[in-house]
This record gives sequence, C-alpha cells and structure tokens, in this order.
Amino acid sequence: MAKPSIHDTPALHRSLARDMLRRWQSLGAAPGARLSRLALAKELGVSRTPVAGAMALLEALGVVESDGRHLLLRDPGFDPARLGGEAEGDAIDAFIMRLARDRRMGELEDEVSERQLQARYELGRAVVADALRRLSELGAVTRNRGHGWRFAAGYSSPEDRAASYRFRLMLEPPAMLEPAFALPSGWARMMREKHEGFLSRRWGATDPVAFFETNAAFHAGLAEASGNRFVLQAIEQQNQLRRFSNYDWQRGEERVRVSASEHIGILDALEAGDRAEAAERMYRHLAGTAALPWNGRRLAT
Amino acid sequence: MAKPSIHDTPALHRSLARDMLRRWQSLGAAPGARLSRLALAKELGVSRTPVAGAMALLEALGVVESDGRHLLLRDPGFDPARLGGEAEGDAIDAFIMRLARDRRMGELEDEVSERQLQARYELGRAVVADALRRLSELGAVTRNRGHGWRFAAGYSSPEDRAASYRFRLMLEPPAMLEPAFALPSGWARMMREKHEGFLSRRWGATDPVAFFETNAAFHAGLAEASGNRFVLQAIEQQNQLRRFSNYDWQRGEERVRVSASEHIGILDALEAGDRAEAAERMYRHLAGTAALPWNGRRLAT
DNA sequence: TGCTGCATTATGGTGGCACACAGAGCAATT
DNA sequence: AATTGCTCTGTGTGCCACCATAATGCAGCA
Repeated sequence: MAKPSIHDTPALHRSLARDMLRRWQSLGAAPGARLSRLALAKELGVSRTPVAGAMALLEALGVVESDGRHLLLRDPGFDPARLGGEAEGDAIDAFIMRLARDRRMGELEDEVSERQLQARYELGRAVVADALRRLSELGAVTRNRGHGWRFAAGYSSPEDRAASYRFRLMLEPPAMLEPAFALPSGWARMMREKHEGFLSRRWGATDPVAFFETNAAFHAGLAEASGNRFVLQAIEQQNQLRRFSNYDWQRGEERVRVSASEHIGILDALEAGDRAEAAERMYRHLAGTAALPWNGRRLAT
Repeated sequence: MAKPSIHDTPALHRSLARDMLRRWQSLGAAPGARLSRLALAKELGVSRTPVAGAMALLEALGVVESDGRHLLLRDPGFDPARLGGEAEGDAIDAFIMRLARDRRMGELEDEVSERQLQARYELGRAVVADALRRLSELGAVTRNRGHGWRFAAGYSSPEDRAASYRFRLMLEPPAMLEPAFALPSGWARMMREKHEGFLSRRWGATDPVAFFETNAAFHAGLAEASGNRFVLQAIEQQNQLRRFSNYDWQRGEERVRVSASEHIGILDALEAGDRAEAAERMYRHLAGTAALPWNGRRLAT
C-alpha cells in the first residue's frame, strides 16, 4: 500500500492534478508532450512540491510517464472526474448540513455547547467553531451571553421568511437588468432540462431535496450572471440560509410544478433576449412564492 | 489591589452591570430598591455567577449596597458609560483596522503568511487566523492554494467599486419604501446635527475618518430602520468593506460637503414623511457618488 | 541556462493541557 | 418558599508542541 493512490493523497495534489488534466484537455495537448514541473508550478501559482505530488499521482494512474528524469504526457483523455472529490464540500459545509438535518428531525436541542457537538459528531474543535460562527453570521444560531449556543427560535418565523423574500425582491429582478448581465453559454439549456425533468417525472420521495438544489442553483446562476459579486454573495447566503432552515422543503408537488414552470418562463424570456420581461417574471415569481401560506409550525418565543 | 476594579474584571460582568444600570434608569428605579440576584440572572438569561460578579463590581463603585445578605440599589443615576469598554471593539476588529491602515500606507506586502502577521503585530495565532477568515469573507483577501494569503489585488479596483455601488443602489432606495420602515425617535435629529457639524466647522485633519464613520452610520441606520435584517446585514458588510479598503476616505472637503447636504436632504424628506422623495434622493446620492472619478492608484495585477 | 532530485526550512492545521469563568446543585438562612 | 453562599462540574479559549506538507535552497545534470 505504499503506492500513491487516489485516496489518502493530499487534497491539494488531487486538486492540482485535476486542474492540469482539464487544462491539457481544453488545450488539446497531444500524448508525448514534454512537461516541466517548474513551469506547471508557476502556472498554478504553487511551489514545486505539490506539483510533484500531483504528477506522482497522475503517473500512478498512467496519465503521465516519467522516463527517469523528464515527464511525458501519455493519456490526456483520462476522465478528471475519476480523480474524485470534485465538489469536496468543505468539512464545514458538510457538518452544517448534518446539523440542519438533525435539527429538522428534532434530534437536536435548542441549546447546545460546542463540546456536545464535538462529541456527538466526532469532530475537531476548529470545525465546530467555524460552523457555528458561520451559522451565526447567517443568523441561524446565536451565542448565549455566557456559555453555549442557541438555535435562533424565531429563525423560520413568518417575519424572517417575509424579510428574506423582500430582500430577494429588491435584488434579484434588478440584477437581471444589470448592464453586464450575461448568461454563460449552455447554462440556460442545462437549467431548462433539469426543470423539465421535474415536470415530466413522477414526483418521488427524494425529489424535494433535489428540487431545492435545482432551485438554489437557478437563482445563484442568475445572480452570478449579473456580474456583480456582491449580488452573488447575497443570494448564495440566502440559499444557504434556506437550505439550513428548511424553508420550502415541504412545498409539495403542486407548488413545485408551479415554481418549475415559472423558472422556465424566466428562461424563455432570457433566451428571447427580453430581460425586462424576465425581471418582471422573476418579481412575480418571488412575490407569489412569498405570499404562500407557510405550513411550518410556529415556534415558541 | 484585591478589590474588584472596573478594569481587569471579566468583560461579561461589566457588560451585565451596564445593562442592569441602563434598565434601572429607563424603569426609573428608586434608591433603596431591593434586588434579587436570582431574578436578575433570569432576566438577563445568564446564570447567577456572572450576575454576582456584576453586582460586586457595582458595589465597589457604590452603585449598590449589600447589607450582608440583601442587595440595595443606592445610586441609580450612575453613568453607565463610566463602566467603560462600551464599544469594546473586538481584538479582531482592531487588528483588521491596523491591517487596513498599514496596507494603505504601503507598509504591507501583497502576500503574507499568518506567521509573519503574528510576529509583526505580536498577536496570538487565533486572532490572526480569525481576522484573515473574516477578511476573506469580505473578499478583501484570498488564501493561496498552498500557503499564505494574498490581499485581493483588484480589491479596490474600479470594477469592484462600481459593483459595490450598484449593489447598494439596488438595496438602499427600496429599503426606505419597505412597509415596516420606521426611524427610531430622535435618530433623524441626531444625524442631522452630526452632519451639520461637518458643514459648519472648518475641515480638519482628522475629519475624513470621522466623516466616514458618520456616513457609515447614516446608511446603516436607514438600513436598520427598514426593519429587514438582511438589508441591514448587507449594508453593514458594505460599510466594513469600505472601511477596510479605504474607498472614499480621501474624498476631500468639497465632496464631503456635497455628501453631507445630500444626506440632510434625505433626512428632510423623511421627516416630512415623504419616503418616496427620500428614496429618490438616496438613489441620486448613491449614483452621483458612484460616478465620481476615483483617485486611488490602481494596483498591479 | 534551465530543470531536477534531494534536503532544509517554514507554514498552518490539530490535539493536549491549563486556566478563567459560567452553570448548577445543595445546604443554610430568612 | 425564596434566595444566598459555597462548591463542583462543564465550557471555551489561549498557549504550546507536533506533524503533514508546502516553499525554497542547492548541487548536479542535460
């Protein structure tokens, strides 16, 4: 087991290997090309050490060959996805999601201490502390004045929910009218297909989560297309908040169909080049969703 | 020196003491009133231990008197500000400000390691790491893939500056039209006085910083009045970003006068109850400021 | 000269430990 | 019965050392 394997290899090495592979493919590099570790290091903005590690990994996979001293590219067609860990969601993100799930299930008290969480989830101090800090920035959790943390009670309250929608109403429609607004090529088609999937398939048990993520990606994608990083940041934050707090997850099939077709309508307008119409539809979409009665139970203050 | 003094007393104790003092004053508590530590603890959402500490502090200051067993209120008029540490700016905040200043002075490289910063500023690792993480959330600094951090080069770039203003243009005017919008009583008058100070006084050397903070407080105050916590959060983030990156700090007297009078104009409209007019003026104010040529030097990419 | 392997140094994440302090139970006091 | 002092346990933070790994210097080589 001394050979470098895909697993148990430093994350940075894998990540660099993936990046290089992608770059070779997009540049159409031919097998047999000579590679310089030093040049690669400069290109990637990193020192030679991790580059050497990445190349060792690629050599073990037969993508690259070392004739003692020099590196030769052998199989540039290797699928980068096989290097795994693509969306190596932060350990912190993963933990936040577990917290969200357990909270939803009612398996987690309102008031917790960092130690409890450390023990319960078998995590290091750093991860727990970071996650709590991030959640507190979202407003999902607050520090007690003394010890411990408290999951914000009013967190999924109707007031917060309304504030969230009003906030998005201020941002999302105008974002589509930004002068720099431009969708990445292929994005609209990809999104459309995902949404149509929800309309044509029968509604399954795992679909609520899948639809939530599609929905989040839709809104984040449009925010990104606005070209304004602050808008993107704000929308991603809203997504994370909703992901954590379970807004809307239980919306039910009927409402999902409505949402999906509204999204598709927005895509229609965008592809027709009518951004004003798209913004208008976005406004109605958000306002309509906001006005829905919400079936969450009201927590005690 | 064994007596509890204002200093070297746990921050929580001081903070609780301040809170209680404020509450007594706003409730108009009379001297001689009996106090129960247990009741106070419940009120403050904290255990009896820190409450006891806070009361010991107040006793040392003569605000409260202990007849062996019971607590009596003696001097409810004591000025809470004398307890000091009011805006006990996080060590982290203070450090961030030092970084900002040194960066502005060009005394800090583009690329730094945590150790360097630790050594240079004689701080613990935790403070440095936290500060960098917070700055990275603002986008002011980014992690290198390997080791080290890099101050975002394009950070005060014209593009980012424009994005920031466009973001605020989307939020701030509509925020003033929110149905729940309501200014705290006295806020408008207080703000007006501050601004008029800048118009009437001669322009001094320390005024740029003071005006920046007044300006930030003005915008944050309006955001808060909107009643939407997401709006407030976004605006505060923008303030912190601008504070760090030194947008506008060197605007010069003439421009400050214009800004101050535009702010006063907005206050006029609000006090007249004409929020539509106020929002319109806010829009013009932001758009006008955004269009200013910016005299910052452009950093190399 | 430009690159490599090897060796050295520096970095940042992690875990253990200690300390100051918050929380909570209990007997005593009124 | 309510509240307090006392005490003990639990909590979070700072400090330190360790370790995997990234950066870098250097001699050798094409």
